[in-house]
Amino acid sequence: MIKKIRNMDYNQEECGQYIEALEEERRKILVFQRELPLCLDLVTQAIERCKKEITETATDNVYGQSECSEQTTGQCTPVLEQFLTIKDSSPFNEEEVEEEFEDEQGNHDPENDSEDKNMKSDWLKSVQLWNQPDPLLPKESQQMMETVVKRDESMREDAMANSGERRRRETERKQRRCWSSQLHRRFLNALQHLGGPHVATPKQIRELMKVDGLTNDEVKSHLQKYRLHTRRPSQTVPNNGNSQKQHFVVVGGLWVPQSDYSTGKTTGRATTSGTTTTTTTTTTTGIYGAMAAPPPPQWPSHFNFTPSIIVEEGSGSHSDEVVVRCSSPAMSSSTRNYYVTKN
DNA sequence: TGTGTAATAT
DNA sequence: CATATTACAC
Repeated sequence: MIKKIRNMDYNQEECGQYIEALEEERRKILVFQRELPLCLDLVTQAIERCKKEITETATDNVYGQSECSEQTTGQCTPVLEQFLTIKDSSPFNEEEVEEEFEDEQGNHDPENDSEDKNMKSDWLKSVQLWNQPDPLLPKESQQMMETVVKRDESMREDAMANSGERRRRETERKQRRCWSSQLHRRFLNALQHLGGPHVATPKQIRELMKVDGLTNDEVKSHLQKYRLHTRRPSQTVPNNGNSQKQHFVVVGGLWVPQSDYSTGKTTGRATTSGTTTTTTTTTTTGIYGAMAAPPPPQWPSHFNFTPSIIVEEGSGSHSDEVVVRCSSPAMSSSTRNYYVTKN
């Protein structure tokens, strides 16, 4: 894609220009939202970050840079870099880039965060993708879930007392598959390659995703949900409370808040100031869509581009194995405790 | 056989 | 209530 602008010094002015350029870029991409939702988002986020940085530096920020502080490797690469480096994956490319960064923003002060609701932080950090007693489970991931399922198919042919009903044989309900952010990401990726949720068909998606244990039905189901959520939010905004005129536009099935994030606001502003007026982005809907601005209020924030440490050690190799069964009911509510992938 | 959608389970 | 699985109709 176009987006060659890449190396540039991090000066304010340049940054300013850069932002402009980015914004223009964004406008262009906007047209192709459907095909390049990811791209759009990346640019958008880049803009945001950039602005933030400017403001911060300008104001001589008080708190050491809050969120962009790289806990990662220590080198503070300008956020921009991160976005820019991502190569856009063109439709059919054997190897995709994915696996980029998962979030895992370790810890930040418990309270305080206030309502920056964007907080891309919490959520369950990445999470293992799929548990299942597989040997392939990398070291981490055990810990709390030893209780896991074990009974799985252990029983089966043995007559075992049988007798009784208990498990409806064959028809046992499958274990729920958890769509981890990575999985979802692949899903979206495939989706966009195929041209949107409404044209993509489960099978194609599944094939494109190339995820090992994924079945058609699962994809189908996920697709269904996705489509559901991407429909028009609802006219009668039951919402209320604050009538915010936030329009969401559905473009090609991926929707995006129309208001741009680019204008004023510069995010930041941590000065307490309670006023919850802020955004709120009408929870309800949003989430699914393209990873537009606000981090999903309720979904496992996929698309959180946070610096983060990549937990994946190996670099590619047999990348995927993105699948993981989620057996433990645990996860869902465990927003607070993340599994530490590696400590 | 694969897809879309509703019903149902968790 | 949201998400995932199963059932059912094309």
